[in-house]
Amino acid sequence: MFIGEYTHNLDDKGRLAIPVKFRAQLATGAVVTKGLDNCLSLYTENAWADESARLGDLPLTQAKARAYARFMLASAFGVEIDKQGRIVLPAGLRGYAGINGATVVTGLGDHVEIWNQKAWNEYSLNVEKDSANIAEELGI
Amino acid sequence: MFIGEYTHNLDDKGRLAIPVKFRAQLATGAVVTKGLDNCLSLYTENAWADESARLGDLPLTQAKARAYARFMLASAFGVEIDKQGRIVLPAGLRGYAGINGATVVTGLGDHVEIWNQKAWNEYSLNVEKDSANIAEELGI
DNA sequence: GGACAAGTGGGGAGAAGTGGGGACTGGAGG
DNA sequence: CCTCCAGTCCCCACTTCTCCCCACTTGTCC
Repeated sequence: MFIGEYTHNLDDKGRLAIPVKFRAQLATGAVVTKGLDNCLSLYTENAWADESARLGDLPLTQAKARAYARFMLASAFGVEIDKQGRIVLPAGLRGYAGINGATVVTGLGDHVEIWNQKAWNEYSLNVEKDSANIAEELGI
Repeated sequence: MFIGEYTHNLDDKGRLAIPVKFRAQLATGAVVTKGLDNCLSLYTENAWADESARLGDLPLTQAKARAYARFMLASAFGVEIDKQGRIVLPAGLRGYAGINGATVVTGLGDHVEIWNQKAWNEYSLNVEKDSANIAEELGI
């Protein structure tokens, strides 16, 4: 269970420190991939196995299924936590999410999201202002 | 499981470096053939056996099945990885996919795809813009 | 205030990417 | 039958990048 919000610096070598509370769950291996709203998603080995199994069942003879599988699989990278508790973010994914310098790492239950700090601040401000309405619309 | 996206140069001799993470799985032999959307597909020995079995099951009395089987089978070439981790792409396949210079190698679960970098960028940009819609349509 | 854990930065060894030289093979031409 | 040429394959060398390790700084807890 991943919860909480942490800010860390991405250093010049593209390395990002993982919050201590997340490390144990990611120690056996993790997969980082593109997420929605221009962030990155970080999955545990198990969560990724579920995700990729669903992708494996898609009929690749259909153009849309092909497109989606390519989007998800091509942007996925296996990463490992080094002795300092960091992972290396591939350059392509850094570009996609506009990540450099201040970076926000948030827990989202079964996976972790990685955001450019500025983008996260804007996004969460909007959600904050609107959270009551959103909750009502969702009926929860 | 092939995942990730890598950019390598095709050199003047038609050789293409295979990403390190893919090599072990392809070391025992690989088959490269034409793929859909003007890319090339690279299969492991096992994945190719499955793929060609599926093609073999097609009803060859139907013109479209015949055409598809010919398309896939006639363009297939066995390739081997040299000591530097590269394969040689046959000239005909290079022409089909318009591959020269910057080349993108992507993992797609059970096989690998090889794209002209420009074509890949255009394709993935379109998919990215549309990924939320596609995901919804696919119902996943 | 001190000790320890966590975050951050950088140097160096080794691996990976890339390009090119040279040997071998097969075929065409003299 | 020999020679020359083109294509392919193998090996070597250089450059770049990645990974691992060490060290310093910052913050927290006792």
